[in-house]
Amino acid sequence: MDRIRVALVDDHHVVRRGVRAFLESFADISVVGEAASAEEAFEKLEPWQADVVLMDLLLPGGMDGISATQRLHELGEKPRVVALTAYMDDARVTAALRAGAIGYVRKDALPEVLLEAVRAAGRGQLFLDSFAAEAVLNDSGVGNELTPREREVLLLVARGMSNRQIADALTVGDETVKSHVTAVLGKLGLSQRGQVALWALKHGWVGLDELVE
Amino acid sequence: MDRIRVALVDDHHVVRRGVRAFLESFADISVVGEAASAEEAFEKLEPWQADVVLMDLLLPGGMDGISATQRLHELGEKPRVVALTAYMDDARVTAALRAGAIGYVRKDALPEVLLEAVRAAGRGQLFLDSFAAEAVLNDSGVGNELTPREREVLLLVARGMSNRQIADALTVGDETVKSHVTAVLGKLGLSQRGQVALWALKHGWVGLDELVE
DNA sequence: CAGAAATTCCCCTGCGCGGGGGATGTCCGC
DNA sequence: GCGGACATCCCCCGCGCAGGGGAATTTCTG
Repeated sequence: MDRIRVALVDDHHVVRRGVRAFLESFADISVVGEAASAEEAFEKLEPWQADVVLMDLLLPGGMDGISATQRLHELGEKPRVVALTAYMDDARVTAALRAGAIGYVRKDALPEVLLEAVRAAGRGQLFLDSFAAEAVLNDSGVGNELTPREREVLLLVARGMSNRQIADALTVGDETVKSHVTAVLGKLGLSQRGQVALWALKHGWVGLDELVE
Repeated sequence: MDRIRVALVDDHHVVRRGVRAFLESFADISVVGEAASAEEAFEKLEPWQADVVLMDLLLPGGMDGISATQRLHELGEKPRVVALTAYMDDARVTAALRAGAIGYVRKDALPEVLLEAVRAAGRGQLFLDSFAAEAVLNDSGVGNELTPREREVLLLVARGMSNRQIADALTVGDETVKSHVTAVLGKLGLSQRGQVALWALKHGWVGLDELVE
């Protein structure tokens, strides 16, 4: 049987080299390439001919790991995506799976779990580590009950804009914005707009870089 | 010459295993232990007899990497600490160095840079990657012009507490808290208390876990 | 078509908070 | 001792915003 061709997408060079060293110590796995960003991954996709892409969801640059997973999934059967991420939050797990990831492993999982996930992905089988599996159960689709307009408002609120500023940005009345904000706070179970930024951060709606400066 | 005894402290098991695999491929380095938290590291400190501790600054649990570095440094000459962290922000670099770290490497640096940092630390020499060196220059000591009391207030504001709640927590009047908050906002160049949480997060004063839930 | 959902706008109330003053007492260092 | 930093508390003003109503419009869906 041919070896599983794995490509690594992670912005941390040290982590890539480390994971490569780990995975290549197994005879049935071959690491065929690395990329530090989603954009770089798509450039190198052709020569890789990878069976499995090990994708960090927290990526710098324009495209995050979820979007990249989505696009890879739309390309067809291969490569299959295994999400590898530091932080575990229920929403991100389900988001990754919705985007077409076939596996999900935390960076603090046992390395053997990662190995198993890669092998499962090579066989086309779903694999979630225990935390991810639990997350799927826990996740009540947080944020998904928001309407499109409410999501827009959410992002602007998270950026620290006032109702008036949001109203101008969306060219609607500030009373309208107030309605949306109230709806968002209610659906998210928050009581102050200041918490919205942290909520958005924790649930992967925005990155820290987008919020500060 | 004896091999450099290195211990790894990082909450991501996959990363630990990977870095271990990478470092152990060099004959002059021996990885003598691993820990997933600062607390675990101090428990295992004795048997390790490590020359160098490779420390992730972003650690779960009660003690973060900065505090752990500080305590290790107070123990004496060894082990020396090399900080290894994902995010680069000027304040965190200088905080780590003030705490006694002898090296600083980003996870997205070339693995060879990490190798060089470990070897330099083994010789007792300072080593910063290019980004860290730049950070030292850039850092104007952000947040250091705050008084102790203002720092206390800062942390509570970041946690989303109201002036009244903070006043109760510190057993002072709410007018007093208002004065401190105003001072903090002024010194930090912010205009809304909601931005304080993000500022604190970005500059390493608190972790995301401490802020949400 | 009928109903639901989404979006828009409006009224009112009360509190939190940012910005502007200032005052008092303590402690430390020059 | 005298200045300066720090911490504490006080007053005023005005805006922003959460929470409570309601209502009109369009758009989607059954």
